[in-house]
Amino acid sequence: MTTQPSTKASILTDIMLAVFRVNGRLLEKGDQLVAPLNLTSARWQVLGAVAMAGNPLSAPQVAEAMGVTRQGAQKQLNKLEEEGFLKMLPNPRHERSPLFVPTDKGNRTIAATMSLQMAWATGLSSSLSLQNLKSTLELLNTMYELLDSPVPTKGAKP
Amino acid sequence: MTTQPSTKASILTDIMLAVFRVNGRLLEKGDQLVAPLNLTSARWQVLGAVAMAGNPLSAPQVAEAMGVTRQGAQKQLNKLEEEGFLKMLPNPRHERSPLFVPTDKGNRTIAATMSLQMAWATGLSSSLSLQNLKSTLELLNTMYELLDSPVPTKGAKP
DNA sequence: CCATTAGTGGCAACCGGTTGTCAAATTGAT
DNA sequence: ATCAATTTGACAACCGGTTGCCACTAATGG
Repeated sequence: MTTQPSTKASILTDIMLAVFRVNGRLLEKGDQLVAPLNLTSARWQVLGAVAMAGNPLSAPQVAEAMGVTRQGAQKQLNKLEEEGFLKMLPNPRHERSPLFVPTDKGNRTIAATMSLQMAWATGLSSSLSLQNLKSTLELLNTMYELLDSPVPTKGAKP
Repeated sequence: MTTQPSTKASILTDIMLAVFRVNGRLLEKGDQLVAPLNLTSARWQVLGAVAMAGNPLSAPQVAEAMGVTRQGAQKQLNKLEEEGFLKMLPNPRHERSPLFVPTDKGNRTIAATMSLQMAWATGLSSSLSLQNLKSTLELLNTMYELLDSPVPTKGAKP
């Protein structure tokens, strides 16, 4: 360390790099965690979103809930359906756009992922302080909002 | 809110989800930031790694420095060379594995990215507290280490 | 000196995500 | 009722990353 000023901007820059690295590790570990259930991180997240809702969701609704594009969600939903984790229900509001809901297998798998995730997070968090965790979550959420809204110099918009 | 217990594990789980979201936004905003320089986030990172080193690097060295696979780095290096940001020097130690170093254009572009990045980070960090930034960076780094090493219940190996 | 091993780049395939285009379904306005 | 705009799913192409395979270089050791 060369007696860096450690300005807020430079710390934030380091945080950005840390987010990239941690993100990569989380996906990697997540893949390993749910591999025994024949899931990947991506499918796990989609399955979780459907389970979380509690009621049948269409593909665009899943995309919306996950902050991902319609087609991105669609791909995983189709695969989860093929693999028997989800089933399609006819959508009374749109003939071509079925609603997705977990199968029995899907529900069992969801329960298993929650158990795995809980054990994992508990183990990891044991080395971390509650105060530190809280302030980190707060800052990340603030960062997300800052990155979300400020479409900077948005000139004239009829 | 349903009077959640807010255990350390549950906060950590929320942090994981926040990392996914923030990661996505950072890449998106980063792409926008350097688009005027004809760069993407990915190329920016590689170019930065080469610049950071200060001396010519081979593709495997860049991959190593970035924590990415050899072929992943290679793809971007080849493109950066095609686009005139990097040039290849003959590698005395390996005839087929040239060393990459920024061109003049590359160096100018690197300077421009650093200026853009600084301005961006300064603006963002103005809404954030130094204490909060510090503890977040610390926790993310700790998380990274925890995720890096602990190959958990590694039973019998040999 | 030769043989085996390790390092390296090219190529191709895949995963997960995005964008764009198209046709069909739905909705809304007239 | 009709016609235009919107929503939706399929399909295809791309980006960025990974893995696997192959061929060629380099290093090592008999």
